[in-house]
Amino acid sequence: MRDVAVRAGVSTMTVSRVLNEPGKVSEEMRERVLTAVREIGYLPNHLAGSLSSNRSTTIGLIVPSIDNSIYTQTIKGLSEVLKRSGFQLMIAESGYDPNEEEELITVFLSHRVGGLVLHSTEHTPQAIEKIRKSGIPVVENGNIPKEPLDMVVSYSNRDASYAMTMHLGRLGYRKIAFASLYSVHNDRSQDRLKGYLAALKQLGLEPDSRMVLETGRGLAAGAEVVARVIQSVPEVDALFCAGEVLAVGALFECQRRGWSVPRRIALASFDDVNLLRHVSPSITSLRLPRYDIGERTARILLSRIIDGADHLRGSVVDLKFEVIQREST
Amino acid sequence: MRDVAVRAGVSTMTVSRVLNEPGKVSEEMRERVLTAVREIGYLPNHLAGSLSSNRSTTIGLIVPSIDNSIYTQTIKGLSEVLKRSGFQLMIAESGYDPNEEEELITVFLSHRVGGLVLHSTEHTPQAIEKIRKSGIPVVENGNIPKEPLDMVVSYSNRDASYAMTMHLGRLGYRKIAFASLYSVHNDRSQDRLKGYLAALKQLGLEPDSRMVLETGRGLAAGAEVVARVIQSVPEVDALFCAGEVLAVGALFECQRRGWSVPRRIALASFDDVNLLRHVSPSITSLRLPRYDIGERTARILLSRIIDGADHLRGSVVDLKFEVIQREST
DNA sequence: CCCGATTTTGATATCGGTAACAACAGAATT
DNA sequence: AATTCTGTTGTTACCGATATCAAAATCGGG
Repeated sequence: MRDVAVRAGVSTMTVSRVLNEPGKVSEEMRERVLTAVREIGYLPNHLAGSLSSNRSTTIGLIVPSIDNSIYTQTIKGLSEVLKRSGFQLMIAESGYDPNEEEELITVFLSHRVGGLVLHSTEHTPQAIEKIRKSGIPVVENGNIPKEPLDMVVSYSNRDASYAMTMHLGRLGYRKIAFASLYSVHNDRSQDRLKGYLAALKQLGLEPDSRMVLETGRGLAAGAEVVARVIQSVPEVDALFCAGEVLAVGALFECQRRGWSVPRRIALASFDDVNLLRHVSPSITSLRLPRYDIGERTARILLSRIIDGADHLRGSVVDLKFEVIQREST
Repeated sequence: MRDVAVRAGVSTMTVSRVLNEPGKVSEEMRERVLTAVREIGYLPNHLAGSLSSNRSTTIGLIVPSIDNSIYTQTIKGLSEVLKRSGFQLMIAESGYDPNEEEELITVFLSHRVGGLVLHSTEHTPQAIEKIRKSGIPVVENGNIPKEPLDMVVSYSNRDASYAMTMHLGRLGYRKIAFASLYSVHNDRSQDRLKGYLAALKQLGLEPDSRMVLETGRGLAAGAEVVARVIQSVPEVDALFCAGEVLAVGALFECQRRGWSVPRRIALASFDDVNLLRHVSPSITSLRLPRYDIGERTARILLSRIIDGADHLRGSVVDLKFEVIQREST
């Protein structure tokens, strides 16, 4: 920058102004500086800028695993909005482990990110403490927690699960099984289960522990769930999978066994990925606002950071979801 | 840091040493400093550190689109290795556009990233110029270009495509169609086409432009490709889709039409995602080392950055792929 | 017990910018 | 014409760390 200043015959301050607040500089200076910048091929050092101004244009994002199509939509929403304002995304994976998450939060804080986006809503006490102390704005994304850290942009896993279960009930299914990922350390799974149970109650159906299944990730897990539930409750007439991979795995298993879906058993899924629309039968599912979550998250963070919109502190945005009825129910 | 130094009754230099080169500090000082750090809850300012040491622990990654399962595997490989060395990943999407890529490269350079990972192997002249000038190590990932920017960790799209086409030929298929994404501005697609054509020649088969199709992204595009090729060349007996989404879309379309795969038409795919193993019939595909690419890329970058391994400059790592024979051929 | 070698610690400049305020010029006000 | 205001540019200090080299402490050998 010094070089540019010398070449343009001005002070570094003027150069800095041309680059950041062009309005405050006279036409002539602006031109001189800009040509000097071009001639030298000068690239501002963003580190120095952030350090000196105590402002950062990077946002830290922690997802359980990048390797999951549902996060990528949110990431896309985030990154598209952030990019427009010249913000950058730092992404890390916690591997579904709160301790790992804490570690990453520490790293991000020491990088002095301007804001933090967390998919998980379960954090270690130390992580919470550090975030509080840092004072930077945070958005939680994966669920609507009872005690938000700061801001929340999400849909309600409980409500969504409730809605789908009610949908199945209204269609006349009476033996509705529910499959989810392991719910320990995963309040998303827990809330989905709660929604399911609440709906059963509303429908006047008896909950049956044999029809509440937990399993791991992957298509094979979906297949396994089908096998398990049929084994213990042969009269089951619907299976609600709280995860699109499970649902597809379940469908494939049904096809393998030659069962008609939905005649022998109906299938419903969480999270409306493209695939569900194209398998046959197409699978009834919940359209969740994955992309919108990213977009809104970015917007609300930027408001806080750029405009200092302190009234947004602690705000909770509950985005809508939708039940998509298809051939599988 | 000043606070920590005062509290421990030492200079800031000693604090810095305790944190970065503990070996060079006496036992006593180390303890005093560490307790002070703990008591104050001090978090080093990484920006300041990078600025002053002129070393950076962030790596910039540019992918065409995050929203694509094949990149996420590579990202996972990258991030896992980098994390172990305390490096961070900055990720951005170029949207398959070289100009956008150039823009992002500029941003990353001004963030003074320690290294750059580019999926695309096509860049604007200005982008190349800027990277050269910056002197930071770069790895290209998506293909093995004729003129690498610096280092390359990839598999050969041409070779992989050749191998699969030969495989189909050896199985006895004679009317092998080839479908890929639009190849303008996409040398991966171009190379895949070259491999296909080279294999046809080797097999003594006539290339037929009606059996070389280009299309967009998505399952629907796969379906459309099937319709198109059958229409113009009814006697086609195999379809090689250079993309797993296309292949799955094609399979679904065949199922919808009630065609037996592989009897009516055989299907083969690029990129062995999990789904291909679980559909029925399972789809023959190419297992590409997506995760390994990320891992190796990270390793080679770290060698350059940390160990200053200059002999690695310009090295090209050609990772192996594998043809996975399944039911669809 | 002293001296040079080695290790440990500290003082200072610096990395590349921006904040805050001072200085100055020309325009507007009276 | 003197005074105040407004807008533009420059000066200086500082952001929070590390590099560099000097100073002090420790050590071993003669």
